[in-house]
Amino acid sequence: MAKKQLTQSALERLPRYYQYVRDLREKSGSESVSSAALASFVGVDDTQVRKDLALIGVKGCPRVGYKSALVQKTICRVLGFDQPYRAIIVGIGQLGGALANYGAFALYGLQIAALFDNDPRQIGRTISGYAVRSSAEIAGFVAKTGVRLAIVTVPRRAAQEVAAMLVECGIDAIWNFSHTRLEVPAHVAVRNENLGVGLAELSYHLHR
Amino acid sequence: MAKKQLTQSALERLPRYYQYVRDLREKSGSESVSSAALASFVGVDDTQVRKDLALIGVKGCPRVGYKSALVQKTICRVLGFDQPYRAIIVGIGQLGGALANYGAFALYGLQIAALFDNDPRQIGRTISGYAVRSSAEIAGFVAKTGVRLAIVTVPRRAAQEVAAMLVECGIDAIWNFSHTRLEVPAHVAVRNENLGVGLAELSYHLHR
DNA sequence: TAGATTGTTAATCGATTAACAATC
DNA sequence: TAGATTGTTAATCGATTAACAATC
Repeated sequence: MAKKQLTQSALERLPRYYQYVRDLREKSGSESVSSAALASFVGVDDTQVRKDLALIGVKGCPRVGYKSALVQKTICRVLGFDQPYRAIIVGIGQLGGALANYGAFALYGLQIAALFDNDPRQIGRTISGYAVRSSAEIAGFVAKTGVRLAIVTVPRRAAQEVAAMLVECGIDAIWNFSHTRLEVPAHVAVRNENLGVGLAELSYHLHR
Repeated sequence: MAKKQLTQSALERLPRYYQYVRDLREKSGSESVSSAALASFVGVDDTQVRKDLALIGVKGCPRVGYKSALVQKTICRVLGFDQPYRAIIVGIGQLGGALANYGAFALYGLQIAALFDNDPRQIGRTISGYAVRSSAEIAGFVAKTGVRLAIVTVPRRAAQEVAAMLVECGIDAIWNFSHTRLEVPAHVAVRNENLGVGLAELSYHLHR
């Protein structure tokens, strides 16, 4: 689909460009954007921006800049934000509940398909319009709907077991918010969202 | 305090080593850990681990490995997790509420000091033992308690204004969960927690 | 001792930045 | 045209990896 494999670092910059261009168009309706403006927002060199945009096939106009609508649309397409995809959330504690309610996911093409928990006190609750279902139903739900992404917000000690079960069910992408690293087969994409990393940076700054 | 300035990438690896060693000691009580074991967990080269540990002054024993208690304690100290620090949370929506309840922060030395919101319907609510206060009280609270870190979970359009006010109050570290980049003076540390970056990676994988 | 692991220097790799020509 | 901005090659920089000696 994409012309070239994007590097990890490019993959981290693109959503930031996307955010900037989206905001820019909403606020000022500006039709073009320069690599220098994008660079200063994201905090990289302007050459970097031009390389990234060239990589995804966006051409600019010397003297003018890049068409902002084209930049937005192309990033959207390359990252797959224009082809809505669904996710289940497994583990409806504080964090899982917050994510179920989180409106901003729509900006990135993500829809929540269902919520699961194995605590009987949670099952049957309704959050943001979704009934919480028993984890025992996950396999059937995934088989029926073809959902491929799971957001894992279970406690640390349950995470590995849950991940193994999800992979068994056919899930091939996991967004992991539990505080542990997951072992999964190579074909499954895992993104670990470790809040400790963010805290390390801030704590180090505060105590220096 | 620290012997050398840590690079950004080292600062991202250290909390992962910390997590592994903490888990290891809890589960197996193992007294030593090899650079190879740490490397395979975090997904880096073992030479990298030895360099990182040398950088923070941890010495190992050839043939044996590193003392796990020492590794844990030293990382803890270098990152400042052993000197508890407090944060206020500004913006008590879904996400702010979830963070207020989030138990895992204690593992990283973080304590929540107070919650603030400017919605009259939120003010006075009690979450996780904390009463939600009016944002108008932030300046006084910061001056009185000396809190330096603020967790910002307000909507995007309010974020820049809130950040400016916090800096004015003396806050010098911001953990930003709003979907926008903040402009702050150079002495203020900002960590942007952009969920879009995580979604970009997963979405790209799913649509490839 | 023998062998496993650390510690450190050198080599490699990739990402970032600089320079400058091409272009509208 | 003149001038601003893109596009691209070359140079630099830093991080990662390889190699191997030191050590208990």
